[in-house]
Amino acid sequence: MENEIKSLLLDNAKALFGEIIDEKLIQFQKTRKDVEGDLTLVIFPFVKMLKCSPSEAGEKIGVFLQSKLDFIKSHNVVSGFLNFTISDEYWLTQLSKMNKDSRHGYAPENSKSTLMVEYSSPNTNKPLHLGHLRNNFLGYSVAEILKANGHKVVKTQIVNDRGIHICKSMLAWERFSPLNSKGERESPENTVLKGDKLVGKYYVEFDKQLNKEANEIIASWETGEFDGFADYVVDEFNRLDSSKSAKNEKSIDGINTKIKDLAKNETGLLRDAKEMLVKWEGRDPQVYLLWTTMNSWVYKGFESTYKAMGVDFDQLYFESDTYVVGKDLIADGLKKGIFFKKEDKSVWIDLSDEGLDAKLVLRSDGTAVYMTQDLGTAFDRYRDFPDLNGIIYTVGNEQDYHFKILFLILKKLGFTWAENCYHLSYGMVDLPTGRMKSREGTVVDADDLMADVVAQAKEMTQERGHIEELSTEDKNALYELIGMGGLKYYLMKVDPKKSMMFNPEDSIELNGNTGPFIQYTHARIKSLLNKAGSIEEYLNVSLREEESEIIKHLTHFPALISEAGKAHSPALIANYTYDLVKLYNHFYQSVYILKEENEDLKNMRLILSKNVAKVIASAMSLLGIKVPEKM
RNA sequence: GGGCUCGUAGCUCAGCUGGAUAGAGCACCUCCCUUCUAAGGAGGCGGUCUCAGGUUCGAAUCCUGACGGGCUCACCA
Repeated sequence: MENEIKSLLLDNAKALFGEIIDEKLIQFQKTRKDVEGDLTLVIFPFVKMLKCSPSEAGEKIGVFLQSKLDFIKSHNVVSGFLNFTISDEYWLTQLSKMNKDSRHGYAPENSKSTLMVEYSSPNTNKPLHLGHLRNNFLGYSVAEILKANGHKVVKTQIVNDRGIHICKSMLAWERFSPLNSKGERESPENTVLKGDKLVGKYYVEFDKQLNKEANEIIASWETGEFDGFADYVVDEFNRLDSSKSAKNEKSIDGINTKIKDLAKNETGLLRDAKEMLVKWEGRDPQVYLLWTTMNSWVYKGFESTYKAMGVDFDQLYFESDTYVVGKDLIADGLKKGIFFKKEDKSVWIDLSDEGLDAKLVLRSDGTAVYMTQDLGTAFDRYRDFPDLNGIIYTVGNEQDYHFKILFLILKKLGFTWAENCYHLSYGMVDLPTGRMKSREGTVVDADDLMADVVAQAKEMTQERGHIEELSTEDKNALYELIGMGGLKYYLMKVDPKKSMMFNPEDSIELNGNTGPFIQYTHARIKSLLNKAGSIEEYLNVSLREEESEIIKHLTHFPALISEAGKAHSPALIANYTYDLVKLYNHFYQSVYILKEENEDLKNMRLILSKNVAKVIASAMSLLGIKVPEKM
């Protein structure tokens, strides 16, 4: 519709305006609610070349277009805006087209390039929390949206399974786990803890013990006891300690932190952890066995969490594999002069011509840093999928700088595909009490939250009592569908780029702009359609405004999917669906559908309802949200 | 301190490639179930779009500055 008007104006620009016009001058917008019409053209851009008032210009263009296009029933001009009213026939044709198209809104499958979407990418020491939920839901949804746009999509993640932090939890478990009557240490089999929770517990335990030991060291230093410590450590302590005098409270805190770090470095515990890392890199059999055992616990625990989330992956990557690839890349780039080596043998890249500092890519002891493995991972992925046309990294915005540099280095290494890498940078999820902090115990656990939300859905659904006839199994499935739908919608209706507030108190809300509200409308339509049985053809109907508004909105669905894909934004899908549901509910309460006596009208309204349900289901599936037949 | 980013109703958020009188939900107040699912609908209350300049026919939207919040600038990940 817009396109037809646009090309007509472009083709006849000479006759209408006396000159060729730029396509950008043709601006459409939604017609205001209080003005008659379905589509509005902004007239201001044409006023100058027509040398007349906006209303005269609008009238001239309006008359011209209406004479050429039969879908324009009438037009009016209000203060510089040309409003068209579109004929019922046009809308009815649109409705019947989409009714025949089971994939309304979707581009043909695999009609576009292959993309990879990375999301989740957990640290194996930390059970998944609320922040990961936003990440997983977003990543999964963006992947689905890109598929709907015709892309072939590979869902992936990079598992953060190596490094000193992993050794910390291994060491803590070996050293601090109590033994049971059979002489076994704690495991998922002999405790009630999920594997990821168990490992996470020992990661925390390591930190606790480390602090304890560091405090003991500081206490001895403070009494002047320095036996067994290197001279530079003692000097550093004395320097820091004496600099405390004559300072304000804040800088004293900073100095104390430095002293703490100094002492931590001197603990036997940390030394042993580092030793373990060296052994791990040397593939020491005993350490390797411990590593694979504890990792398998974590994966099993994560698996059940992913299942509850309803997300999946096509291909996994492990840092324990890709850091080696990264090291090779760096050795190679070093030869080519892209990187440089300092005296201490650490390897860097100079980014000063980009206005940035130099960045470390390999430690002086030759071990890998975060950047090293990310370079390797990207390279690995393009090697595995030669037709890959881009990677979308779903990672929080605290890593904006990291990704800027990662893409820059890949470019400098000569990988042309680096230009197609995109950081889907999303904002933090804050609690009413502020940011989640593990040390303060304010982290909202993913498993707990999901269980909670499903339990609340159960309670609230039972209160309504709409579904007594369902089997227990179906009821449970419904509670999960509603609870998870509410949670997912809550986390995805906000623009991904923005940080958002999560209030656990009303994490599952049923009214207003929520998942269950949308699900409810779907269920209501389904119930209507079931009662109606088969739907007959209809003829000669005229539309109410409520009806043409809905068809107009449904017609926009294909463009919406395209926009959401370009913007990598599930929020656009969520808001669109909410608007659709509001339009439908308004319609539902203003007319009879099943009880309508005019058969043609009744059938048209049923077809309309059916297509609303279809689009709701499609849109929600793009968000990873299921919709019920009954609720 | 440098860089990035955000600031819209009491709260949570839309709107931002410049366009008409800035929109929703929650909360609060009225109404509507002998209508097909009231997890619904209709209405009311609520705004100096942080502030100050600028660009122009027109600015919540673009530019500059100030103020306030967040992130980041590790041989951490």
